[in-house]
Amino acid sequence: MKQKLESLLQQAVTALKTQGILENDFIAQINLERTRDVLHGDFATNLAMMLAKPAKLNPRQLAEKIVAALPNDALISKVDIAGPGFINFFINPDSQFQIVKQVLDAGAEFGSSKIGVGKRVQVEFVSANPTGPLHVGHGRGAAYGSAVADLLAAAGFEVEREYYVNDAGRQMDILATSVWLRYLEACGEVLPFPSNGYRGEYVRDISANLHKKAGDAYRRASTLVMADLPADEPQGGDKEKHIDALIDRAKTLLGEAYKEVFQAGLDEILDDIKDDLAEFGVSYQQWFSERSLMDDHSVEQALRRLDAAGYLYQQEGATWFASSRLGDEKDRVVVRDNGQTTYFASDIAYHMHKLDRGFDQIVNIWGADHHGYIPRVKAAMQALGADESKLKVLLVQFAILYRGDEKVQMSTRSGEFVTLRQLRSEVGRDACRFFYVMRKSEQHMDFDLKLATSRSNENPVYYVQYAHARVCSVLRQLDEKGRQRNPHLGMENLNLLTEEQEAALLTTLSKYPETLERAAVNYEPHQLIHYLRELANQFHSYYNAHQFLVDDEKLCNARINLICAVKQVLVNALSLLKINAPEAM
RNA sequence: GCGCUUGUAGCUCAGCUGGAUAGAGCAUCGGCCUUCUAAGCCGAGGGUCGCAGGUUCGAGUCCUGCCAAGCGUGCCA
Repeated sequence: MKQKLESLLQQAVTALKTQGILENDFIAQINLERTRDVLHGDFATNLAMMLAKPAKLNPRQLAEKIVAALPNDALISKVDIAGPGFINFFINPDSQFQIVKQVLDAGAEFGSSKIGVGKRVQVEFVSANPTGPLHVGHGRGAAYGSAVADLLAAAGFEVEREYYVNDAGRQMDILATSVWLRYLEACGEVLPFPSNGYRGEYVRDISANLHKKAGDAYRRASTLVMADLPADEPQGGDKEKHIDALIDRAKTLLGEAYKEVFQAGLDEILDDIKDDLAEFGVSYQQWFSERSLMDDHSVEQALRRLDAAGYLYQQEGATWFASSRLGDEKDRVVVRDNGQTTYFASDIAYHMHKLDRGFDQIVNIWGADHHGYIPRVKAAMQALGADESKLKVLLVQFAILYRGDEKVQMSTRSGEFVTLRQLRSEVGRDACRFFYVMRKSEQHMDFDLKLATSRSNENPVYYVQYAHARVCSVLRQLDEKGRQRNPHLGMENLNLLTEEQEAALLTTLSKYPETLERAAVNYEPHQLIHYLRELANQFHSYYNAHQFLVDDEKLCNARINLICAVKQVLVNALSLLKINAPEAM
């Protein structure tokens, strides 16, 4: 409908050009909007005001010429010129009714578009370190990321969802060492636990499983483990030096077996994360291992490419990437003075790998605390000779948890956190997903557990689901009264839908495709939530104002068709967000 | 200090890429169940859009400068 109007306007502009009012080579951008006030019709354009200057006419005069040049079309019942030069379009009611048929004919497909057809997009999200279970902060990234991916898919893009697994590096060594130490405790050894180790209960669980499976195979005497270690922080030492020494000790004492302990920890946590996400309705095509970039020498290769391009230099025993030449605020180390590559070096290789896979667009969804990281990654892409605009980084602010007025502290290290799993079991998946994407991603978000866990009517997800359940209930009532639906009769009598609430619903239904499209291209799933609330609101108003199951068969079926269309759109939008549409509540 | 993000009703947030009289939900107040689910509906009150300039037909939206909050500013990941 909107596209049709835009093309009519384009024709009018062309006509003005042939009349000599506009320069022939002038390119007019048509800006057509939904009106906020019904008095202004259904659509409005500011075209006359935009073109007033180049046409050297005042906006209202020009508007008249545009209207005169506008081809006739059955779609439009009236065109007005208003205010400083707005052109308002009133849509013919007969064409408004057609939306009901369009929705019911298209079914689950209604709303999806083809704007992304032929374009491959990769969406990488969550990618939390596998050093512990996902917490509520990751939950927001998961809900947001999967919604963005699903929106893009609905817009016709070929979408690949990916999780980058940080299975290399010091944090993982700390985890492996923590697992081993708890394992030693399970064996009966007595030894202190490092202040910088992972103290969460889940580490004990992993160790217990390891002990059950492997017996005392990895047991070493605590005296050997603790011999000549630098002091831990509570004892006046340095906790970093202490933990590093412990890691070295684990590697020395275990030898090749260290890898088995390491792998046991990684596997168990990663399995838990995969499981957790699957239950949350989040799926991936690809779990990409950081370690694989080292094993297949991608990191070395990436560094060689940077070197060949003249972006690497040596200083103080380390190798630096001259990212400041490409917009970063300072240069970055890629190989440490101890010969180990940094996390950033892996990330350069990872993005090189993404580029090589030929995506048209690469979307990274990061926690907002990583924002300082964007310039250096973009710098790396440029240094690799790639178009950095292919990369879109979307930042998600962490959700700040409250229990009533009290802020809940979270730290994976200390083990004090609320996991995504806990949150889901308390709030339920539907409310979880709804809450997480309700807000714009870069908004700070207060997540009050007390409120979210209270199963009260304050919860907006119930409001939307209730609308769906009510439609289902009406259909059940129809059946119980021994009456039959006659969709065909309803379709022929859509013009009986003349109530104020019916007109509002027709308009809102017709807005769904453009809402979906806008939400997709802007990466803003919250727009879909707002749409759902509006649609549910209008349906509830309608429900209260009018009876659907009236004696008049024609009117009754027309109304049933309308609410079935509402039901369909509710289902389409909710299922996109992986939220249930219950038949009864 | 510098950088990024945010600042809209008592609270939590929208505001369709610069449009017409700034909107929802909670909360407060007043109404609506012998008729399809009251987890609902209808109505009322509540605003210097952080502050000050600027750009133009027109600014919550764009530019500049302040103010405030969060985050970042590792040879951690």
